Amino acid sequence: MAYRETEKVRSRKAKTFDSILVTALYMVAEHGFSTVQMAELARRAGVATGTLYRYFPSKEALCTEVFKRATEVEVSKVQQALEQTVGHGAERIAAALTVFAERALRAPTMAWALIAEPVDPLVDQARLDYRQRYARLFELAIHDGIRDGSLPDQNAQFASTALVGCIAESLVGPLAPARQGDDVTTLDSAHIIAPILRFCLQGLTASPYEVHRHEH
Amino acid sequence: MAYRETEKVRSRKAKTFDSILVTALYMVAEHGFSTVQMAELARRAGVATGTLYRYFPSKEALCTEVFKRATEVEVSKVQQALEQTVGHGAERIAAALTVFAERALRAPTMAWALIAEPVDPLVDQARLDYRQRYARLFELAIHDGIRDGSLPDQNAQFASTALVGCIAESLVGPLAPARQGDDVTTLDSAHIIAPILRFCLQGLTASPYEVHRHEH
Amino acid sequence: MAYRETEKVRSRKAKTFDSILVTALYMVAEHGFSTVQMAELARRAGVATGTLYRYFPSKEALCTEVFKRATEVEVSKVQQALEQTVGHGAERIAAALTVFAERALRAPTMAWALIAEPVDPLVDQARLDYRQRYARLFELAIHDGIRDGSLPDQNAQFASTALVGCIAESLVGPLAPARQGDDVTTLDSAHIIAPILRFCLQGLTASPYEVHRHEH
Amino acid sequence: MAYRETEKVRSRKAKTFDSILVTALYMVAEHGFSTVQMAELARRAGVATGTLYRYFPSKEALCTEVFKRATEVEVSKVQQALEQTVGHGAERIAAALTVFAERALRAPTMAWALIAEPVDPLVDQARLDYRQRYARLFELAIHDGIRDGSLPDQNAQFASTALVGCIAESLVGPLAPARQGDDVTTLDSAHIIAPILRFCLQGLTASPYEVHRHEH
DNA sequence: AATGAATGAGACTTCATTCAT
DNA sequence: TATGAATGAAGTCTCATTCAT
Repeated sequence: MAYRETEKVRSRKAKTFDSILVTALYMVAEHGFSTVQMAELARRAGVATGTLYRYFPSKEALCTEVFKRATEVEVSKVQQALEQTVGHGAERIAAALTVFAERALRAPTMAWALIAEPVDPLVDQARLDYRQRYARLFELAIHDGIRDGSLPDQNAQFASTALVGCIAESLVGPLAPARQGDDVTTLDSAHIIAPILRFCLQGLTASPYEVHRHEH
Repeated sequence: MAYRETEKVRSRKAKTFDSILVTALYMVAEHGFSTVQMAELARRAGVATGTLYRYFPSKEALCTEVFKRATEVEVSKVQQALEQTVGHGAERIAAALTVFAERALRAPTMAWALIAEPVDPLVDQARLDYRQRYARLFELAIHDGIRDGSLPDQNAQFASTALVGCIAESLVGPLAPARQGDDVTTLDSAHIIAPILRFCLQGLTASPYEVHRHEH
Repeated sequence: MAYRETEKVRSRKAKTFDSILVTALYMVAEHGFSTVQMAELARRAGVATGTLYRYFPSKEALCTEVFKRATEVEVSKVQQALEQTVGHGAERIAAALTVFAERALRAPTMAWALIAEPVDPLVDQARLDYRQRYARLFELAIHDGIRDGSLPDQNAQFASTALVGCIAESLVGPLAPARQGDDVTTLDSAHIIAPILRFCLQGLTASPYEVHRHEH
Repeated sequence: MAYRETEKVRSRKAKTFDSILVTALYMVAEHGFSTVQMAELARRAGVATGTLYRYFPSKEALCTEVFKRATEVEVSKVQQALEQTVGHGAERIAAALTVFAERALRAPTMAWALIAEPVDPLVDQARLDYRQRYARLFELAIHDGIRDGSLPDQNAQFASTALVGCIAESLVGPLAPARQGDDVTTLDSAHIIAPILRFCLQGLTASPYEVHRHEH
């Protein structure tokens, strides 16, 4: 007699929640966050607009959740690459960076949305949080590298942050696109990943004294 | 005297026209077409919103003009690569494809805007037109290749269209990814350009009878 | 040739601005802030909804302006009463309090809107600001009263703040309406203004030592 | 047994009914009818939103019931004043009017909600009905006054209606102030109740020939 | 009978476009 | 011709009401 949230209801709610999130994920993958419209999302997810607001307090919150889901996958791929690659620290870091870059270049719209698209403050905050997540993963690997001798002793926390900034901004950096005065059109480049890798690993391994050596 | 006055006016108008177009170009390069707002564009170009409509009948038309200007540069770069590369037809085509891809990957926001961003129908039509422009350039080069023996005899018109579709969609295809049903997250890849090149050139050179050979 | 904001345009804009503000003022006077709807306001003011947003950044800002205009009138009435009443300080303060209360009771909806209606944060901030305005006016009058001997020596700043709180909350206080547990319906009272005046003036004149005297 | 069960159920239902109504009453007393929201009301009453609709067909009907409960109390207070005041008819009417006005001024939010707040048509209809209730009470007292000589002979039905209109509109009239064209801000007044009383009693006692006397 | 998830009309706000100056 | 104030369709979000459980 009294109402009980049956298993059926719970399951339906979970399904609706996922349906909204997955549909939104596809929309972001198609065109980025800016083209996600609540009415259209509701239509595609097969619910009313009001329903969206039963599951998420705002569009911003919904997009933040989409961002987290998508980024969580990327983080875990990087983590996998770090853990499962056979080799010493430097090699494992190289593999992880490569995985990150390749996945980004393979799905550039999604990557652009996750890394560079202008977004609401809440989503931007999530970006910062995930940068830290990446940094911690790299930090551990750098410590391993120092222990196994593949990397010189260094401040791993600083280095890991630098790595994250380097890989993200290298993919995004060229995105950071054309301020007034630049030549928008004259852009030439070699391959993307190789130089990034080279720069990152050189940054990790070229310890100060090595730099000095080169001054001779 | 009347003529001189007209000259002055004409020059001033050309200047305003260019100012609007260049300012819009920067805005597209920054965030894509979707973030171009007429009021903001007018402000940055130093004119009134009404003035924009003296030079362009609509935002759509203005964006189309911006698209054409930007794409024209890319076309000419490809054309240069085709004309100035030393070597036979296949090599020149490879160089042109590389130039196209490298430039796109170097300025992904602009590339995404030109190739993949959802845009108004008029701009989309311009996209189709430019695909033909690219195709004609490649068509000539394929004919050269056939003549110099670097490419087997084939339908150059068809092949050139295929080339354009291949390079564009290879860069964009993963961009407009994630149709309902795909696995958005499981995307692994090797480098971007190399496999594209391999595929395109194999497509141009692997003539039917060669295919038959492999059947043995 | 070049556009100039003519006197005509400037005048029309001022008219539109005033029309919006005055129309909103009437709507507040009719039903309070909560029933002001932008579409209806635009209709009554004879403009498009978008026009409202050319003159005010938001409904909240518009309501704040309405609040300020209406309250400014009340402040000036109180100021007049303080300045123009013949008599010593205490009498002038009594006159000012009476003017304030009478005007409030004469237009209770407006008074309720200005003093007690739940409103947006920006309007609430304006309320605080105006309380200070009132307090400063009373502060000067209290100083006068001390000088002319009609009031005992006291901290005028504190006293003026107390006065404002007293008069506002006395009119509102009974408004502060019925928390769970109170008897909502059993409310009896004598006249409104007389007891408020008595309390306020007693507060200003009954200095500590007088209080002690009564203890004998 | 079946009967007993029904009794229990009936009692529980009555309790829920009352709980909803009392909770709503508090909400009206806090901020008026416009801020009553069904979801919030359900939460505070400890039931589900759907339950509200088992007891009331609509928000409008619920608010009407709240209105009736609250107004019923006021009517009975006026009735008490009429019945329990010692004195002749005119005095008893004066006492009743005073009670009504004092109670209203003591709880202005509630009074405003009951008398002047813009409400749904159904609630407005209830307002009209209660005006008649008040009028009948006054009508009886007027008859008494005529009998005991404290009031001149007159059409009691007409006079009672006038009384109700007078007291209500005197409190509210300035409330629903400010029609387009009025001076919203220039409102001065003496005490509220005294002049209302004077006007009402003068209306009841100043018979036509008395009016003629003043013409001398 | 009670529950609360779902609905969708309507509120506030933005921005491409028009037009009197 | 250039201007920018004015317009109103379309977007996000709220809340009274419905209905499967």
